[in-house]
Amino acid sequence: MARNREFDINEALTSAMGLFWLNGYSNTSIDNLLESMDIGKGSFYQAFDNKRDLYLQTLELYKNQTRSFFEEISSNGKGIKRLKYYFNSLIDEMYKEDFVQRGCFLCNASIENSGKDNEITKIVSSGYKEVIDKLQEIVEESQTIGEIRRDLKPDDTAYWLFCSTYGLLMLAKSDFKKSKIKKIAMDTIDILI
Amino acid sequence: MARNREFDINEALTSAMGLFWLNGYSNTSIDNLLESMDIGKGSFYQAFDNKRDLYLQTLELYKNQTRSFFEEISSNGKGIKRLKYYFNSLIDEMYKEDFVQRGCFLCNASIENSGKDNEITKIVSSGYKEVIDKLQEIVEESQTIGEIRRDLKPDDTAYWLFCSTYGLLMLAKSDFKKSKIKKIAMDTIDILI
DNA sequence: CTATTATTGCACTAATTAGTACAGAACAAA
DNA sequence: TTTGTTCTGTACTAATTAGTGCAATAATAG
Repeated sequence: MARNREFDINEALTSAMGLFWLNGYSNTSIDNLLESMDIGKGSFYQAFDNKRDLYLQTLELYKNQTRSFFEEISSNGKGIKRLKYYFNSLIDEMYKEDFVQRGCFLCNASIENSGKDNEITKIVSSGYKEVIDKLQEIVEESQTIGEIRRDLKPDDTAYWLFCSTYGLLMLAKSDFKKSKIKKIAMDTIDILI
Repeated sequence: MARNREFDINEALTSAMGLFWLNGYSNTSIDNLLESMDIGKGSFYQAFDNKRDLYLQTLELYKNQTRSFFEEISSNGKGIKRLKYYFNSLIDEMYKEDFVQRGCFLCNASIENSGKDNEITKIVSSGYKEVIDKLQEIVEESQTIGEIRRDLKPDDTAYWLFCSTYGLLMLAKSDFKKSKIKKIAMDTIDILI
């Protein structure tokens, strides 16, 4: 029939996500995006409705990556070991070269949005909920094999672990040393034993 | 000598802080500020160097308000009671009409800035440190009167409480019920006893 | 009341913003 | 090769951005 798209849309989405993640929505201009995605304006508006549409798609991409992360976790030990792996690899990720001070894309989106765009609010809170559910699974499993105190309610504990995680992310964004962050994370886990 | 300034600079700063806090730096235009501060452009640039200068001043104002908040806390019970008062009033504040979904101004600034402006990074992390120090004081005091386990190290515990606080703030920004947030906060404190 | 001087509001600029229009190139199927 | 369609780059628009320049205004000190 006709000509095919010259660029890989997934690659383009990934680099767009990188920019939005680092700089936020408002501080990422279409021109910035075009340069990083390495495409022209025509191609851009051919492939995406508008800037906001692209943003929503990158948020979904991030959620998919988070799901993959939890799948990876599932194949790395059980119980407390899994929980430690969760915190450790999350913190390692955060202090990687390119990812320094990016924090969590969902948090960033939530804060920049501050409740104005209902669709974004929904995407973010459902993303949070997925993480909390995964944490709850880990807590329940840990209790089954006797590694976490039975008197702790799994759902409350999951929420509480979630809060700790995102507090750590917050600190990591602000100059605090990786070793300190890891120490706090391990203290957090110890409390559950 | 000559004419005096017609508007109250502290009032103007306060309303500017409100805007920056709610919408962030980039999403607050000079025009938005002028309207909310109820002054003209001339007066604005007479009183402040530029937009960024005003922003830095509002961040300092926020830090001062946080200091006042901790002073208020000091006169409300001791030990665990004080800690509970801290979490409760923080959460109450967050769910107040105008403050819904604003979160913590320092967090917001940190995330929007994402390490690009060194002065902002410094202002934020020193603000965090002040809060952590205050929390450490409360922990130490609680241990002295035997309300918090002696085996917990005060500084680690303070960092850990800080993380919990900011994780809660994160959740509160994203649709989660006040009662749920309060429950998690109280669980957090119970763990220390 | 006058002279002085800072404050104020408005018109302006230059840069950047998101998004559109469209011509011409490129490709797939016949 | 021809036809039909889609892709791509460029030139454009209208709106908004931060910040400046300046004339008119208003208040204070003497």
